[in-house]
Amino acid sequence: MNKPALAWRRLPSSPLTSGNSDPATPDCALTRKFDSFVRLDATDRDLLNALVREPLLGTAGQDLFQEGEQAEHAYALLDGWGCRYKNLGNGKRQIINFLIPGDICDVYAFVSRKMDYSVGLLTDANVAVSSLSNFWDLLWSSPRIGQAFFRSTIIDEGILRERLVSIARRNALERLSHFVCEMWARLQRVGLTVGDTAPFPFTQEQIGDTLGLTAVHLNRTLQILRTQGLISVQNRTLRIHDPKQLREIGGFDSSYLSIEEMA
Amino acid sequence: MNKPALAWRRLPSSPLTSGNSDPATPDCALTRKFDSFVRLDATDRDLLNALVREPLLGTAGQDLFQEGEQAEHAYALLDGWGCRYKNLGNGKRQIINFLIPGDICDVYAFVSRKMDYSVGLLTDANVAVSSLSNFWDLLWSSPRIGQAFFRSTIIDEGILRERLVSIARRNALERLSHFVCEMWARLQRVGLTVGDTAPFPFTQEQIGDTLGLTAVHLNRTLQILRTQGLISVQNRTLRIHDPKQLREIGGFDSSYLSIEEMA
DNA sequence: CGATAGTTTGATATCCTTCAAAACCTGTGG
DNA sequence: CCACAGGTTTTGAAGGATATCAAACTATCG
Repeated sequence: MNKPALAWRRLPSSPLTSGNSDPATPDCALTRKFDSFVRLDATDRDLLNALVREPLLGTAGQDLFQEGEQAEHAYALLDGWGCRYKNLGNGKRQIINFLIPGDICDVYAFVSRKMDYSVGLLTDANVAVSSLSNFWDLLWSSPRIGQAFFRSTIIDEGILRERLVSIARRNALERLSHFVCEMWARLQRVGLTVGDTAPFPFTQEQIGDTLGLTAVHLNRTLQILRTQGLISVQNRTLRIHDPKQLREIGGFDSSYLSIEEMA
Repeated sequence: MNKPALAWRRLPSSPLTSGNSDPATPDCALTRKFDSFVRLDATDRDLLNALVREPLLGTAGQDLFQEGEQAEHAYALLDGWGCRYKNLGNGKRQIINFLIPGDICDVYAFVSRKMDYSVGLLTDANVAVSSLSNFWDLLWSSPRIGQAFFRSTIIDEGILRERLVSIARRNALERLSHFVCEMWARLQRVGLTVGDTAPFPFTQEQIGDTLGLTAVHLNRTLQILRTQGLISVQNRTLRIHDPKQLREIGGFDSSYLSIEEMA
């Protein structure tokens, strides 16, 4: 999570947009996510998809920015995975949240400019980059886009609260179950689930770092879910065999992720 | 934290504003807090202070609203203390964050309307209440007020992140130390610290519920800080004897609370 | 095919919880 | 002013969940 610096190559052409079936209008993950919050019209989609035109290719292990830096750009993941994280003095690390395709990396930047966390890439990734002011303009270019953005930040905060509850009050098995349910729901929103499978590129250490558990203990806990026949993980792909029981164990209630339609 | 319903009495006159020395312009806690983010002018202050005119008096143990409810009002604490919290199925409770004078209770409401947490009062409290739309208008009535509001929500999110790190990665002693430092810094911002003392109306169980610890274990941990001569608590008042060592133990770095001036 | 990162297993230590009871406050009514 | 009730703090003893340390095993990729 700390390669030397941001040495990005510009993609020459046709960025990979993943998980979308319609070849005529290949919405990027950000567009898909926003659209799931607020029905967008064609103009909105074009405005958002324009972000994709010149994505930068980041590589696994690279940081988009680090704690303490001044924010200068807005980043959104188009494909690929990342995480917000903090390093503690004693060498420990806490992952605040994973970032999946469609996620915006640094809302915080819009006000503070000085980041209190880092964002790193877990995989190679296409990243939409734009100046803060351009992104700001985009948000105000349409009321629907602005609303969708606002909702996505609100949901991020809800995810944070729910994670806090998980870590503070649930044991390892409950935590992990809840986490799997949450990732599933988030991936579904951007159309990345296929049947009962979903991409799952995390190492066990990374999952441990988000759930406040040791990699060792996470491993043992994962084995329980596997031997109980609830999930399986192969080839960086998650398969959920018994979603109902998984939700039950984790005490998962998806309402914090999917905001009701506004009155 | 679950009294029957909101049965509020309207205060007939002159609400208590606490902690302010200037009798000519008695800024409410919200005004003081916003002013600490963005220097306000006289008009801004008047607009904010106008919220105080008809505060409602809530009583300790009362909920302002509960998880699952539709938000209809914006609430701000003028004096008195509260907390955001969630109840888990198994009877456990997690306090997301304490609310101190000047804090706004439900930013979330502005977008979602359906709350994913409850807000309860720890003490009797004067609460500014306003319709969502009026509050929204207030926020846009001056760029400084809007900016200050935005900053306060950003800081709230930073507090949440930092609490997550605390609970996930710090042991009881570190957690508690960090918590004390944080409360101190927040109270200082609204002018509620006096010398090396600050109000501290929490029960040990409530502190445990925010730090993910048992009341019993919190008690023992508190004793360590006391016998080491770092802090003392008497009469719902906290006294800090050795702030430096406290910060050291808790790994406390205040930068997440005090956003840099914008460029 | 060897190097490196990730996963799995085992044994032991520690921090925190749980349960239970006593001591201590604080406010209230007689 | 005292006695009493309810909530809060304190103490003790024992159990459990997770961490820590260390090593073997397994994938993956140049």
